[in-house]
Amino acid sequence: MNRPLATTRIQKRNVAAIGEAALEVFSSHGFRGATVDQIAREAGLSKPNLLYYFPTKEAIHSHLLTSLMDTWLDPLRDLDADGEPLEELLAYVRRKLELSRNHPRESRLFAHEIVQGAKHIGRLLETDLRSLVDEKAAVIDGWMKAGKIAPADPHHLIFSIWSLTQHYADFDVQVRAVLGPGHADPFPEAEGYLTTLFTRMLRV
Amino acid sequence: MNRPLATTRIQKRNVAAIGEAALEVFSSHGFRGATVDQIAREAGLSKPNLLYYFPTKEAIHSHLLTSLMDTWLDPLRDLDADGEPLEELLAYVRRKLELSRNHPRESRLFAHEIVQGAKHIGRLLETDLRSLVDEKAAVIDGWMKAGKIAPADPHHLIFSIWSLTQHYADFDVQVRAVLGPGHADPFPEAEGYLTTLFTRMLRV
DNA sequence: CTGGCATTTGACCTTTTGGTCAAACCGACG
DNA sequence: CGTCGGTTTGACCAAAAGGTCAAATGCCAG
Repeated sequence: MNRPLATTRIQKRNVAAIGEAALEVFSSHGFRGATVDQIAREAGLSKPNLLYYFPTKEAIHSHLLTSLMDTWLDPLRDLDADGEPLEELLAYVRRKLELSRNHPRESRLFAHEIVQGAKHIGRLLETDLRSLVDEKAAVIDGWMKAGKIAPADPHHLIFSIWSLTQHYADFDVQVRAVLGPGHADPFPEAEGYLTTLFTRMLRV
Repeated sequence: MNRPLATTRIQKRNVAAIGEAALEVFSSHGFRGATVDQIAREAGLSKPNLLYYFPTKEAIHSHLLTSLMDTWLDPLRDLDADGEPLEELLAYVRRKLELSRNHPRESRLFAHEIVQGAKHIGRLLETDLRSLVDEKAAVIDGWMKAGKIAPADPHHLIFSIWSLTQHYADFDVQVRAVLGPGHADPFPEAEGYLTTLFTRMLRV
């Protein structure tokens, strides 16, 4: 059932190399814009060799997306209902921003997928993602009703955290173009700014 | 110099149809993912006929991007240094959100372009966009220093407005997937949420 | 050291794609 | 009516793309 059944040492190595290469290529050109040749070259394999591990381009893509989904949702999963509300949310923002900084290609891969209509992971969004978000939104709502943080729509609060943090990965070139070449690394500034923003937004 | 020199009635009609079709196709598949055939079909023209108006696929794309740039920056241009600071900024947020709602394809076209590295409009970002943003950032900074609104990094404030408003266009499918099928139109909610957010962020 | 399975590849096939071109069509104007 | 510029198209081309396949190579266990 598992197409890329990575058991042997060689399989593990090559499947990993393909994943890495595919991430690079898909994230910078999108699904349609990526070519199998390009991925193969990037992975240091011949095209037929690559197709030996993954039957189709689609298969590589969905392998990437699904294996990434977890990493992507972990920061939200870690939101602790028993923690200090404001600090929990700020920590979530920081974790998400960290992800943008350290895994911008993953972020762009998702951006491509969503912008193009999420044809490959639409189901996952409506099931796994939605139930996770609903669960955490309920937690946040509880905090608000208890007066621990200022009231607001919890779903849109989560959207705003995604939006603001992913922006620094997905629109990196725009951010850097606007700030100019002499400008320092935007991420530390971003962390400061977002901390201020959400503190003022949520402090009671 | 102007490749699509629209003078005759027929030229105007066809160039407009091509622009409309190209917007549809480019915005949903990106540059590489879009095909000339698809655009031609969408515009109701044969492929050679389309190529009679625009010499290459590239030409269609850059025609679209440049003719859109102005529309896209207008809301920021309208930020009035002499207005009431908080109200000016909230109005800017509303205009930008309105654009996301009424012109989601344009938003996605830009998103694609930026995510893929802004290879076609990189220059514009570093010149026109940057100088406009610098100018308005200075205005906002003036407001902050005068104590009219709470202090924050003005560049990142602008980034956050872009990010939050465009999110509702670019990630529309994700927003709707998470909110669920029975949910109401997200835009009115978004407007309320963003108004709250920026009011709390900026109120002195 | 050899048999058998995993791995790799060169050659090839088909479809799609961006683009060309000569010929045909059309419609307004003299 | 005729013709002349603007417009449209069918046929075509070369390159690129996804994918196949039989044959070759590599690797490890017995």
